[in-house]
Amino acid sequence: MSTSEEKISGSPYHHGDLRAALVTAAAELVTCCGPAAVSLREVARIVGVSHNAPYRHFPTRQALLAAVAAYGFEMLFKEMKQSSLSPDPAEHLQLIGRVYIGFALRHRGVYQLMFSDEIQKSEYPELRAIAEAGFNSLQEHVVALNPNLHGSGATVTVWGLVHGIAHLILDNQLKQHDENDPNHTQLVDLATRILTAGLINTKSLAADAAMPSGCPMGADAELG
Amino acid sequence: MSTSEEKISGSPYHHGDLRAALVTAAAELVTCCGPAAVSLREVARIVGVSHNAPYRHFPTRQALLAAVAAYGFEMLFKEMKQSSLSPDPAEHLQLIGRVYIGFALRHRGVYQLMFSDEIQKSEYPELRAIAEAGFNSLQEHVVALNPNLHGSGATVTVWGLVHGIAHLILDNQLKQHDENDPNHTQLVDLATRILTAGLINTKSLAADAAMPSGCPMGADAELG
DNA sequence: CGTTCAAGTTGGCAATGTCAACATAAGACG
DNA sequence: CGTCTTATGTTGACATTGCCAACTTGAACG
Repeated sequence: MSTSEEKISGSPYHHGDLRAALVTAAAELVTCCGPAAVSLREVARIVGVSHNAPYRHFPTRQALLAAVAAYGFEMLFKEMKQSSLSPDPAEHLQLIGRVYIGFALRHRGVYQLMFSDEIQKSEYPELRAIAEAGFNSLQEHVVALNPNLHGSGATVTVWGLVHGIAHLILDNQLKQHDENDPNHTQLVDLATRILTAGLINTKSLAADAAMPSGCPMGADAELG
Repeated sequence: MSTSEEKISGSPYHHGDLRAALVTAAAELVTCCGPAAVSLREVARIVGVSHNAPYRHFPTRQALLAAVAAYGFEMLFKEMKQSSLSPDPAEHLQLIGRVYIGFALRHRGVYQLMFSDEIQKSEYPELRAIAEAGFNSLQEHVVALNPNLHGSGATVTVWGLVHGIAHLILDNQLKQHDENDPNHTQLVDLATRILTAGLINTKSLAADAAMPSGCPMGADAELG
């Protein structure tokens, strides 16, 4: 009923679902102006509550951003799953790459936030869990392409590639491509072809075999 | 003579080489505490000048960070050049990958800054120029591996891969790897092997041929 | 009806980026 | 040698921010 966008009027207390409204407003702010533009006070202003209301739902600014990032991860992985149409593993990986880059381009700010150093992911287990699920899903497709690559190293390689390209694109680091290939589909197709060719032609490698299988993400690092 | 670290004493005006001192102090701060910890006032405090002195040398905080990033790019490319030892192109690319990741690990904060969204690279042409040189250097090695890949797409792929992996590592996104492979050399070796296998086995592709050769980076985007 | 307590409110603090106005010292010019 | 200019620092101020503390409200429950 309520727009969840602004407090219509009602009583000044008990907003209704302030938490969701904050996340939504923050997500829009991130989308339009980037992660740096998100301040708790501005978000509160947009939603129409006092500058300290958000603290009832998020202990810190970073926690709000983490919620937005989690929302972004969910969107991304949902899109990736919905693209699971092709029976050919190589083609499938290419599709996933396109979806990944497409998401990064369409949700530029949110994507930047998801991998921004403004969020210490180790402190937000929900983030870790979501990313873990995505990683495992990706690993299935890698193994489908080449059963020898059952270690996590190959999957990290795939993820690293699309992630790195997405980052370079969003950083405006690639200029001439923008002109000839605005959606970067040609670039992504080339990259995924190169990679799948490499994956197929790679026998079980010591380096990969030495890695534990399963998702390597997230657990608290306890480096000495 | 002066430590370039702090103002020894002398007259309260005319520091000597404040600009360099600011960059140095900022770089150390970035190295130890991350890009977010760098405030102009803190840097000024470290150097021993008033909170507004930096504005005589940098019009904005971002400009100071850009200078630190430029310093970082120079270091990185210098390391990459110094590692140009192997005559075998594939081995060479592997070396470059190791150097790249090694740099990211050793200069974590600076590396994060170099690709942080806190710096709008399009506004700092010096950054563009330095990155351009590095890209071109990398492209030479890619072409040496497979002359068919003379377009920029393959080079972007290589860069994207190492960059993406570096990013994932620095984000603490890879956990179990940290234990078995603290320097991530095994991971990098596997990734570069997969990639070089793909590069070698990739004939001239329409997608790559369609790309203009030369560096695609940096020029101001004038998207409609 | 009275209590409790989550959910919002006002007020305040220290820190930051940046603007404006002022001060100084080092070198140019008479 | 004396003055003037100006690059370089300085002090002061303002709006904004994250976050803490103390107060208020109103809905749910006995």
